[in-house]
Amino acid sequence: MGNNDRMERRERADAARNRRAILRAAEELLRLHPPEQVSVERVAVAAGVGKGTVFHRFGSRTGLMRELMSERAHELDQAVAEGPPPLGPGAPPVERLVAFLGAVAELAARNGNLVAAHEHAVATSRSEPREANPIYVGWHRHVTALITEGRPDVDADEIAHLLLGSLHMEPIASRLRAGDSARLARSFAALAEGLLGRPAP
Amino acid sequence: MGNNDRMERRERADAARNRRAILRAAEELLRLHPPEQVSVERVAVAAGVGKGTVFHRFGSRTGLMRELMSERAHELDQAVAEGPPPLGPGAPPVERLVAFLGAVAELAARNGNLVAAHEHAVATSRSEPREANPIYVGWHRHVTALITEGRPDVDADEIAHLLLGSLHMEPIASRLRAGDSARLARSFAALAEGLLGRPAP
DNA sequence: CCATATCTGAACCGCTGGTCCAGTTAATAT
DNA sequence: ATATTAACTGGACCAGCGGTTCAGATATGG
Repeated sequence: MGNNDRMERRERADAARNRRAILRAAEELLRLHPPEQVSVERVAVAAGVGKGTVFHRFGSRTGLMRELMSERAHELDQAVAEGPPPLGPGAPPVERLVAFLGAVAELAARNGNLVAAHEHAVATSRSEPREANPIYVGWHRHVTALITEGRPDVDADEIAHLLLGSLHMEPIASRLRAGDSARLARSFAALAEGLLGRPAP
Repeated sequence: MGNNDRMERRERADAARNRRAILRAAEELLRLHPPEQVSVERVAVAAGVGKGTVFHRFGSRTGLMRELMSERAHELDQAVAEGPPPLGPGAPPVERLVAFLGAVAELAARNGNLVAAHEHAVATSRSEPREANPIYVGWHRHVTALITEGRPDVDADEIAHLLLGSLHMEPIASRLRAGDSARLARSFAALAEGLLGRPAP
């Protein structure tokens, strides 16, 4: 299954190989250097391709970083949609919210500079107007829904932005980079439980 | 009082005039354009001085933005330290926290792109290592103290970063720029009251 | 009115994200 | 096999950035 009727328009083999090489190179460089030192040029050199190829494939520096983030976020999205509680459906909203925020913190911690790099890419982009990051949009929608479910009287949309925004705060991000996601997770839990009410003891 | 014994080393008259012109020009440009379009060069042209002068006076783009922020934040700092409650000392921690966060939101709203511009300056700075913004440090210390006072059992330091981080979130910041600080203030209040407990009815 | 330390600003630097396009190459039809 | 063709490639190129430099202008103290 999954065979296209019109098998045309597939990605060419060399293009696919180069795309993987570029993503791997970017990954590696971000693991070793802060985002502002990882220029598109350096990624291209490390991947063994020309700079034009990177832009042809990903459109912009921002596009590259977004692709990298999507790769990492996919697993979490699936666990939320169809996995077991409390991350997946079935648990009360407070518990799902605490579990989800904890998972996001852990994901951010495991991926070091990536979140900061995407941020940096958006901040320095020269040509893109104001593109919303689809991963962030998905996370925000999920958090908003859980808050609304538990506390219909508050501004869930705004509070969801507020909570998720902590990933972009430098003091918190640097702790995440050092591998400590537990501290952020605990604070998420304190706020979520204060807002939605502690789950029945 | 306040007169220096050695009145030497005063700022030269033309230098002072130019400094004011630069700050005013930056202010004006930030009111009309997003931060990434307000380059140091453009500020210099608008102020009628050379680019070198701007750097001589403020050290870097980041230094310029920090100076601008300090100007605006000074008034709030004073109200917190010695003004009437609930902003100043005397009220219970919850009320002081809600009042302070509301004031910060309003300040951010009134100053449009400034917060984002400072953020942008730090993100794109080429020469500065990692300088902490003294205004932010002060705000963070205040929020941390208030949280600790009301809830000694939580990680006040982390939660303070989390709350203040919302100012850097693009979706929230754009609403602030449009003048709506009330929405953020209400969400701050919901979280603060959830955390510290609603003030006695 | 002079001496001089400070201030000024245009030219300059290295580097960035992004564009361009002539030439190469993989996939398909014959 | 070979021809056809559309997609891919990559290095030269660009405008713009933050930041540095330093010879000349200028305010100020004596």
